[in-house]
Amino acid sequence: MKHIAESTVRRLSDYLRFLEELEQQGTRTVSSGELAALGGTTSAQVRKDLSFFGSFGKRGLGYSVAALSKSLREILGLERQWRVAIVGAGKIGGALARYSGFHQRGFHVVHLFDAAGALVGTVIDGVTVKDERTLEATLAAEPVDIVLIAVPSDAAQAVVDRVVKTGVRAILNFAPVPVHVPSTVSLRSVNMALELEFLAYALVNHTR
Amino acid sequence: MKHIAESTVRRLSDYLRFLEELEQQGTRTVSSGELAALGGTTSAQVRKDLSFFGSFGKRGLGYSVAALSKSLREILGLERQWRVAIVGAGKIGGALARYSGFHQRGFHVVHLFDAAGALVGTVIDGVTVKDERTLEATLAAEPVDIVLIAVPSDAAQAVVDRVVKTGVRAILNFAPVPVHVPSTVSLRSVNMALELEFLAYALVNHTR
DNA sequence: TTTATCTTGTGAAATCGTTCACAAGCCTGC
DNA sequence: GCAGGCTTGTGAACGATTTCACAAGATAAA
Repeated sequence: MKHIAESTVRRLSDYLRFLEELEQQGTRTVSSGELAALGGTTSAQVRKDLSFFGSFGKRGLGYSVAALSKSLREILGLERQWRVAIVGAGKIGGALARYSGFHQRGFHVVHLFDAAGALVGTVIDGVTVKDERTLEATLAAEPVDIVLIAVPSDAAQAVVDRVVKTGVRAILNFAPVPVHVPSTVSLRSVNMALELEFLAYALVNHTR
Repeated sequence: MKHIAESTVRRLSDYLRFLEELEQQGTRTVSSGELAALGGTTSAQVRKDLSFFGSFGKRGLGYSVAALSKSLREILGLERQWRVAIVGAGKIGGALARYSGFHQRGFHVVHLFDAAGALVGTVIDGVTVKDERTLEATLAAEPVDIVLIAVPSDAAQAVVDRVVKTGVRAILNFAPVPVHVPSTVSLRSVNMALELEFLAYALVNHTR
């Protein structure tokens, strides 16, 4: 399959969320225009996004809410459960461990690591915090699919390197610093300070 | 000034971080190639990004670390302090309030709101949680520049609408649902579940 | 002063993503 | 079964962003 734009995949996630809402409301079919309105995009965009993966609609009718949900879940890999580890159980890591939104989508936190002795052994949301030094051994014994990095900036790259060495293929970085991974590893970064800076820029330049 | 791409502004934030690191290390000048290596981009990209705002380098030499830092801080609006309010003092909101990264960059949390009676009156990181019903009155008396939304999905749009009505011009949304604002308001969204879904997609499609 | 080397700044080209516009398909009502 | 009204799927046009490629400016050394 040819390469799909990141923006497309993001929008698919949005569409899925809308479809699930519609499903709950008992709506049976939906048009590209309706999905577009919910997501703040255009009907052409919706159709183009979906067209990369196949034909899901019926001309004149729209899309079956149930069928399209199912297809999107398959495409996005949400039909299986994903095992997640979090490194760093401080403010951010702790909040992530307790965040229920992950669990609802099939992402299960199975390991929590921290370097601070004080936290090791405490239980957060049912998971016991392990010593960060056991990272390699723990991941070897009980592997995970995705690792979340929630350590301080200056430790981030080193932790990422260790995680990559264990063979993990997907990393979500919350440290406010860009980290580098081999091209075989998928990396996403969430940088809240960066988002604030973008808003500051927008305010200063009253761009719209 | 013509429109600057969002991606450009994001990279400028990254460059600034690198420059500050270099400054601490005592480095005086840096080339576009060196900045590019740090940020995982190309030297042409760095030069093009900067060229939108002026000429900052010396041919043959590179950029003065100190001078470029200063220019970037001006461009990004980081020379002044920004007043921030957080709506929702639960897991996410609480973690955001305690997150020190904001403060370091000149973003100061001056109000914290929550709808749950149990939290109102408690103090988080020096800020007393106020009743969400006082949002309008509080923001009228002591305005802020930016509001962070950390309420549950189903309350997000309503809170955003109220915040917009008070005249706030920049909103950072952490609720895992797209919200809509008038075009006069700058909006950014951080959706952690979405990032995980993107990684799941990448794993399933072993795209690189 | 001249030469060799380095690096910027920037038009032009290439690539990537979005929007347009319309033929083709499906449904309903008559 | 046909007409009318919708809506999809998709090439083509467009617009935006990134990469290329090179002239021109700066430094240092001879």
